[in-house]
Amino acid sequence: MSETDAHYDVHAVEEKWLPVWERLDAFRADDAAALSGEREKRYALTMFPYPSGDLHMGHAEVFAIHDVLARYWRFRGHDVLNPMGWDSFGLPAENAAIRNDEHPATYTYANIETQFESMRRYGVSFDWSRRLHTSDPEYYRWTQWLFLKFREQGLAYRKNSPVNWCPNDQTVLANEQVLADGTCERCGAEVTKRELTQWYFRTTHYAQELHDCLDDLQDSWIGKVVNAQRNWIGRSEGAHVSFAVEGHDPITVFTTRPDTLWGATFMVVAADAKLAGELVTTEQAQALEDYLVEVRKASDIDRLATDRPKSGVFLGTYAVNPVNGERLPIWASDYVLADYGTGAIMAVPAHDQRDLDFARAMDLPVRRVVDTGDENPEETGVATSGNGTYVSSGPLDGLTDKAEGIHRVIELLEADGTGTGTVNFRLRDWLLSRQRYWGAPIPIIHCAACGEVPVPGDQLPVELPELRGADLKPKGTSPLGGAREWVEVACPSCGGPAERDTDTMDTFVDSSWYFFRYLSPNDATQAFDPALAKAWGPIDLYIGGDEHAVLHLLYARFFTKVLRDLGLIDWDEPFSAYLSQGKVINGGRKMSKSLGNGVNLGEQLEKFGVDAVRLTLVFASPPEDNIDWADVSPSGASKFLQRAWRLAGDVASAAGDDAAAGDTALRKVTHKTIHDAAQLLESYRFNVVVARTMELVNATRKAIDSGCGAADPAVREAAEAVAILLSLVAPYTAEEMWERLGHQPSVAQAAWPTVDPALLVEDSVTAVVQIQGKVRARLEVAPDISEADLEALALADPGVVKAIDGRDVRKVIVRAPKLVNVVIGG
RNA sequence: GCCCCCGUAUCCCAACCGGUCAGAGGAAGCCGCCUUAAAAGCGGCACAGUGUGGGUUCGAGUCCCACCGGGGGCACCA
Repeated sequence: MSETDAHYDVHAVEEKWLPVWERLDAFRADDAAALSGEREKRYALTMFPYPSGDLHMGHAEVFAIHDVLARYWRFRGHDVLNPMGWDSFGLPAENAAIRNDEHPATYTYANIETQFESMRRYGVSFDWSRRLHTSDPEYYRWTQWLFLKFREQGLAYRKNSPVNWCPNDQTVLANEQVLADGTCERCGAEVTKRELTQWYFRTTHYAQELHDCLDDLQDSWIGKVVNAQRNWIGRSEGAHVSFAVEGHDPITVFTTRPDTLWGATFMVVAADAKLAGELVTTEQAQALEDYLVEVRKASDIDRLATDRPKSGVFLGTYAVNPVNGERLPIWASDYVLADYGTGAIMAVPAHDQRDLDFARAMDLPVRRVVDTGDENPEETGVATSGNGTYVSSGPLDGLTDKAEGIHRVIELLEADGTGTGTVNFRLRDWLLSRQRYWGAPIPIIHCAACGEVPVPGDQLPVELPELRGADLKPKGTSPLGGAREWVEVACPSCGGPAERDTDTMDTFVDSSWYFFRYLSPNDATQAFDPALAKAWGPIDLYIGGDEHAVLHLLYARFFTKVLRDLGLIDWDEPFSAYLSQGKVINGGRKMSKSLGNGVNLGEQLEKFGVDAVRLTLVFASPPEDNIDWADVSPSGASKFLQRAWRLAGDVASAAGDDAAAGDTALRKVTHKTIHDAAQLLESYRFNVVVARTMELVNATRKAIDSGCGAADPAVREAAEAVAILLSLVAPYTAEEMWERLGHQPSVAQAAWPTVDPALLVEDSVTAVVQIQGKVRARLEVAPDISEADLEALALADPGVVKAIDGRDVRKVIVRAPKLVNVVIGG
């Protein structure tokens, strides 16, 4: 090998192949084939980026992983839809526009171009003819159209309610956008509450289905995401029980333990619920008022502490226990939440820790009705909630099974009309309006005479007015309100003076349906073509980050169900499989400016080239694991790529030579590798595919240097297989190899090699003979040896005979052709 | 507190339905060959008994239980 032959120039190779791929247009999805069903379709999707600056390591990882499968599917002859676009509405652009006295579009579209160039160079096999941006009027026209469709169905509505308010971003937030520690998902500021009239999507209408369908996704979605959604939806089974109240309408409570009804000794309503004010007696009104002042002073952070002492106030009113007619005092407390269940509970202190804490603080009675064998809660202060024998519980007495107890009580309550079995959800409706500029305007006109009037379809899109710089400054209400000539319109219904809704939609609305728009991104007549949705949907694999486990993924599932019920699609779930990619970290820590441990993608690409970076990211670990950049070796990846490339140069047989005449040992490695790679790819074990490709490179190198030699056609076969496998991860190197091997571009258009089953069969396998589980002998046997033959052979082996040493053979376990285990008597 | 996931060589990771006294691949390390030398390349060496303790089984990294450690979700949700 000559000196000049030892390396190739990665950047020159990148320059060389990009125009070739574009000319070949090899990654365009074929709608006609999908519609006719002549080829099996595959829809590959990766979460589209927000255009903030250039791409970073995280993008590089997810695109690399994603592209492996998209390319593999194409090799297998599938019709592959692999689109990309930008989630281009959102606050960073708006904030930048305020700082620089610009229009958000300037920043947004400049970044999109930067990211597009980077993606292009990164060599991902996207179908760029379907590129979209959610901030284009042609896109958000249909976001608005969908909003109106939802509203027609009663799934979008406005209500006044306490809402989450981000004081930094100066806008409301959905529950999903407030983190567990009470901070804003986007900016980290501490979220406060405000009472406002806002638009909502009725996600709760689909709570049951969103929950139930998770069972079907259990195996094909990564487990933690399913778990997170299940917890977020928070389904709990129980009963609504109605309690008569002296001098008032009855109140209904939700309980998961109706079987402990006989142990109820008081009632509690949420102090801040309207109900508390209605139930309080005039004598107690002042006490409640004082308590409410107290409660409102407590910050959200205080509320999050679960161990703070219970507080509350007696309302002076009594309810009646429907099962035994007992009088129960009604209290108000902040440990009961106004917006969960009915905002009121029956308190069973013996069997609920919170109720017990309250009872002890307020000196209320505790009555045990389930004897679990534990100490009496009244004395220990520890409530019991397990199975036990019911006592003092009328018809339940003597029963020992909780499920049965619950079931019986519900029957009883239903029989006399005081309660019903029911299911309650933690999930709330999705608050979708935002008081910021750079989003899709809500297409509603408010008219004094007609109320809320939808903007007529032929007037969509409602385009954003031209605002820039200081006009966009957040002031607690939408900046759109400042554009008076935009706001003031004639009512579409009566023609009188009216005003546009000035809020914009949460950008999660835009991203809840973008994968439908990819189907017909240029369709000016509809959001998407239902025929294409039927042909292409659902998405075969979706890849994205864990941070969207209950945000985007839940919203997209909700949208899908609504679109199905609108008759636009015929499938229930958008993402048949979901894989979350880990993060790229550095030195055990998240990359950040303050730590100074950031790794710049552009610099890595400059230094090692696209292929080496992609290979490093795919090879580092299973896709869902984090990658610590300090643990991986892009230079090692470069070396491997050069090694593989040299293989192609060393091949000395001619293209088209019959591999069947080649070295069988190497051919077996090649065919086994291809066979295994397919299985590994199907189960997303991409790092192992790379390892197996490395193995094949090693085997081929050995064959050239000290085996069958470079002229053996088996070497060509192996090198071609390497090129094809490598093209999944390192497309540039693979093209170079393919060309060196004397083929026309592009390797992306090559066929997946056909595996010869005969080459997968071993001539002989090693069978081990164990005595008491310890290996005592190895036998070379035919792979199709029968169990009886193998047993006979094993027992005849001199070593085995010696090891048995005349002891009783109690049992012989035979797993032909690999193993015999002899169990001998003591 | 409830729910989910994960603990394999110095490090990143393999190990199909439980089955060859755990090893495919890589990184770092050490030693050779090549070289005037270095890099690159080639070849080789070494390194754990699978977090801990029980159990099931002829046989456990793999299944079950408990505990420890790490990560994540939910959480005064009735």
